[in-house]
Amino acid sequence: MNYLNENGSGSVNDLVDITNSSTATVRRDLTHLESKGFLKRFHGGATVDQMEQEEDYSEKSVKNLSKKLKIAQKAAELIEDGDTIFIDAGTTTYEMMPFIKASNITVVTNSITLIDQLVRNGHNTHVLGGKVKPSTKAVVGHDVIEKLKTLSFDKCFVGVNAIDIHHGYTTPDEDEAYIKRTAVEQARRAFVLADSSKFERSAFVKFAGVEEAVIITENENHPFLEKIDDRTTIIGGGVSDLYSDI
Amino acid sequence: MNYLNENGSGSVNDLVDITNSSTATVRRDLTHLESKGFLKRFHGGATVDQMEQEEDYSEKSVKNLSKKLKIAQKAAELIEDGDTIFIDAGTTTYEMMPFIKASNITVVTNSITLIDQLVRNGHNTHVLGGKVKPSTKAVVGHDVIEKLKTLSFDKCFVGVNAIDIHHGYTTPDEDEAYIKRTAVEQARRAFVLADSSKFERSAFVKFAGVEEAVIITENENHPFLEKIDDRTTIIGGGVSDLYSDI
DNA sequence: TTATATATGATTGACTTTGATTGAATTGGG
DNA sequence: CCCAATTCAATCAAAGTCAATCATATATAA
Repeated sequence: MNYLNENGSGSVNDLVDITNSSTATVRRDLTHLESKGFLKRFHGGATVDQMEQEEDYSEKSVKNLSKKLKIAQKAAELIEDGDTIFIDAGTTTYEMMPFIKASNITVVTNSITLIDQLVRNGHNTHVLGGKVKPSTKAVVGHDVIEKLKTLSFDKCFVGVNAIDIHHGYTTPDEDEAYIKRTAVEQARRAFVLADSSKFERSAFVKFAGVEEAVIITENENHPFLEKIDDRTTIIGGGVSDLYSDI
Repeated sequence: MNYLNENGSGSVNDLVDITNSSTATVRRDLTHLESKGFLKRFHGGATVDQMEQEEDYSEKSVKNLSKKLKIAQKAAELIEDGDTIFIDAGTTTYEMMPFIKASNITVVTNSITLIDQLVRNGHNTHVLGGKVKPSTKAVVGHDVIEKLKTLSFDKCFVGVNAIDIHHGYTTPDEDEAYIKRTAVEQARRAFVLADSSKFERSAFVKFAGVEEAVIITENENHPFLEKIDDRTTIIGGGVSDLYSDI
């Protein structure tokens, strides 16, 4: 990581020389570090994301243990080659970026922040038009909804503020709730990214009922999930296993 | 890509020499990069479709930067309190940002790059929706045009690649030309930002005739301006004086 | 100490990238 | 309008790179 941070990238052979270890070990470590989001592999070597290049390794280690990244990674793994997806504006959805492995995907978003990352990673990116909300740099407004209604997605990924059996998925901002609602409606399969602190709470505006989307969370054993688990709405630890049943 | 971004374009043979690889590999890579939207191929080489031709790297000194800044500053000073304006994607228009002093303005743009600055400076910002072009992070496509047609602006500011009496304002990219054309049509007053190196040249697609917009440039004594000066189309040194006559 | 888990490095066959060659397509000068 | 030169995409074999497997070595825990 020191070498990569200094040079931006390096070949497998470079790293073999530097670390006095075998190609097998280097490859294994690269695979592992990539899964944690520290670097991005390419055929023959690996790079670090230039934007985060400065960031301290240990600092990110701590960050990486966070629930948010786990959830983001699980979400990103659900994206398949050729998918057309909607990604909502939000901090958790933002963390999905480095984990998206699928190719040939089309991504629609209302988040200005996400676009940089999407474009840099070579994804076909579309932005919804409208007023830019200064606080979150999310695009909101009537036009967003109107445009969304003309689109359909294989999957959609939205953040959420609170989940409750009776109130469903809720969020405090009305504009953003409408967008989430419409996105969920237009997607064949909707995913809500939520860490367990969001469970059994509710916010101002409901955008969908609990059964209308799959919850992606970090702790599949949370008591709240038992109440709503009808075998199809939770993705916990083993992502692919559970998802294959859906 | 580094080479193309610095030089605007390059032949396959140039790229073979630079990368120490075969023509087959260069061609393959060009095909791939074009499919991702990072460049545009032509017979014998490729270009990055920049909004405005980047000048020679050696020449791109303080002097030329200040040209751009002078133009940007003049343009920014034309914006008045309460205006609703369109700002085109482009490097010169980007430089306007720090000079915008007016308050209570509404800015519409198709440039993802501009949004950050606009929002940070507290302007009411709207983005046009559509496909994001990777090379320039400009939003393009049919939706952009359709939406533009429903709006009207007090003023619009667009970049240009070349200006010529017969061909008017021209730019190499067709998609972006349509956007500029529509923006100019929808504005009560249109301004084209162009340093004098753009004069008496022409690019592929015309988006307006010389008389349809006011040229903002750094050198009001350039011979080309005499040919087209009908007392209303040039803003040179004393910005406010000339503009007050319009 | 033993047993249990984890990390390493060599080997393998599969996959990817590369560059030379070919014949087709494009270009510009006569 | 044709011809020669150049550029092109397609093909193929060689080189390079990959993940998976296995046996060995090292660390950790009881």
